[in-house]
Amino acid sequence: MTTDFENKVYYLCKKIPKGKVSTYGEIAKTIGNNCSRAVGNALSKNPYLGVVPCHRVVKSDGCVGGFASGQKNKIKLLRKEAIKIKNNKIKNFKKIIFSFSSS
DNA sequence: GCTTTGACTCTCG
DNA sequence: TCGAGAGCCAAAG
Repeated sequence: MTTDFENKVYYLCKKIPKGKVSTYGEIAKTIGNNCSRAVGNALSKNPYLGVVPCHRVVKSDGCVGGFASGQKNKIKLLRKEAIKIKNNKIKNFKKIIFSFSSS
């Protein structure tokens, strides 16, 4: 369906620079809604899989969260982005977090 | 058309 | 510090 809400989610995901990550909450807030569920729900069904770097989107706790292609694959991709992950948790999460509000 | 669930987040106990 | 509950939006049943 790609509603306006989802479109914004995908757009913001694509805005995430390499080597950085963002959280569902940040995206939700940037869009205007404080609903991180809809963000994850949109990404779970995102038609731009492979186009939108959804693997750079993680939970607010620093956990990788989930991924349509598999959590393991997501971690692998993040590690390739110079992002260190330990036990499904991002090590330097606070240092590589990307805020859309700063834009 | 209403109810349930989900790749989540925050607050209270 | 850990566990349970409430809240937001959107899609599926």
